[in-house]
Amino acid sequence: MQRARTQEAKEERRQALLAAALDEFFERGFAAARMDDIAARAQLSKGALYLYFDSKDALFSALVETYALPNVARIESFAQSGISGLRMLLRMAPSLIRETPLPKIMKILIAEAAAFPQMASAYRETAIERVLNALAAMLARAKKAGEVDIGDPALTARLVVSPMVMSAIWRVSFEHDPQARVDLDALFSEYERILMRALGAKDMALP
Amino acid sequence: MQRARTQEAKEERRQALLAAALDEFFERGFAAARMDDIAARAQLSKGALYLYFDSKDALFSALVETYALPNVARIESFAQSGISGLRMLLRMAPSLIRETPLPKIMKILIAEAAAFPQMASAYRETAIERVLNALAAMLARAKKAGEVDIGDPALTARLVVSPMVMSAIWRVSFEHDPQARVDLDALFSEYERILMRALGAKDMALP
DNA sequence: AATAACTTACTAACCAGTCAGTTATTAAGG
DNA sequence: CCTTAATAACTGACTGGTTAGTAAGTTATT
Repeated sequence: MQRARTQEAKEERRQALLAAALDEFFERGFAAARMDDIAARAQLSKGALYLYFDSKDALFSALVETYALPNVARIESFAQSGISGLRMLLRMAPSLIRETPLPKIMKILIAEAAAFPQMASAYRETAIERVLNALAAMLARAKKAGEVDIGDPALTARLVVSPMVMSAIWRVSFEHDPQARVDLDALFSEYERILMRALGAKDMALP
Repeated sequence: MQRARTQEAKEERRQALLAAALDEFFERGFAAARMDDIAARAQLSKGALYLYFDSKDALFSALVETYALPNVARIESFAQSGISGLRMLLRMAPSLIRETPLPKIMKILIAEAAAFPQMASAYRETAIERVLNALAAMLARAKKAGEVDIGDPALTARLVVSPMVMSAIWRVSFEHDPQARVDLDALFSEYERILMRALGAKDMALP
């Protein structure tokens, strides 16, 4: 097999191993996933895998760190731009759920939270709580400006993201079965209508 | 140790083993949970455990079947009694999440859905889909009666239960950390207000 | 004394992590 | 160019520890 001599080639191998680990951990769970299988999925031997990651635990931590943050920052940025940003986020939701690794990461996190509590806490603080806070701040601003009529912004933020969380989990838990398929576009367009009324939002167009 | 001679005593042992399995599977995941530990938690030896369940897989199936249905039937019954039943359900939600094994079962199911797809499908059909259908039927009736103003009842039902799903998952994933604690009573009373407006519900009192 | 619930020690299989050896790649010398 | 030596990426067989499942033996109960 061709070898990774340059720094970039090595980084590529690392990414391939992380992608392989994502799928294996997702499908089998941390305990049942085999280092041999992860390496094979990335076209390497187990020995080579250990050149890139010190242990199964280290691979797992790297995985969560690598995949969590980019998508979180993306979601956070939507919350910067007020209620219309929230509507944009709702329109992104179906593709976020269908096309990013976020649902798989969420599943892995939920599955392993009890076994790796410190990791769950870290992820909550650096990813989830950031999204919730950004959303809560946005809602608080909109409330002050009289654009929405809500109670506690922090609680409302939780309610607002719930359908995204549930849909992501639904997808990875049940959608291997075609019978369980949900029309995410229809769901989130329904949600947009319902949520705007729920927030008592003064109609701010957006097609 | 005292022995289970009668049929009832054996049933008690079985329940104790299932309760032990619930906690072990929840904490460690299916693959990492040890039959020795499950037996020990129920004050039995591993050998005795195998008198009650043929294999680790069989124990797992029995667990999901045993704990899924009773709570599901309870939730389903709320949906029988129209919008006021929905409000009752929202008021039950905090205790359902705090005091029943439902959140743990949900976590286990999500964690093992990829490894046991046929079990995930079965649970979806016999439990989750039943709740969603009952809720959708209730919403459809209310819509016809002009009590609510909504689009597709089936999609709306999904949106309605989302905060319960998210809260249950949040609890089992993050609430070992006191910092992550959420005031479920406040959350769901906020939700009740917001949801009634979201559904365009004609105010039907209920204190 | 008979029964069957239960225990414990065992085995067969599995897998994370290691390490001695192999080979692709590069570079220098002819 | 071609050969050869040096390097380091990579392989795969091995080991030590772990655990599902078993079965022969033990003991509470009637």
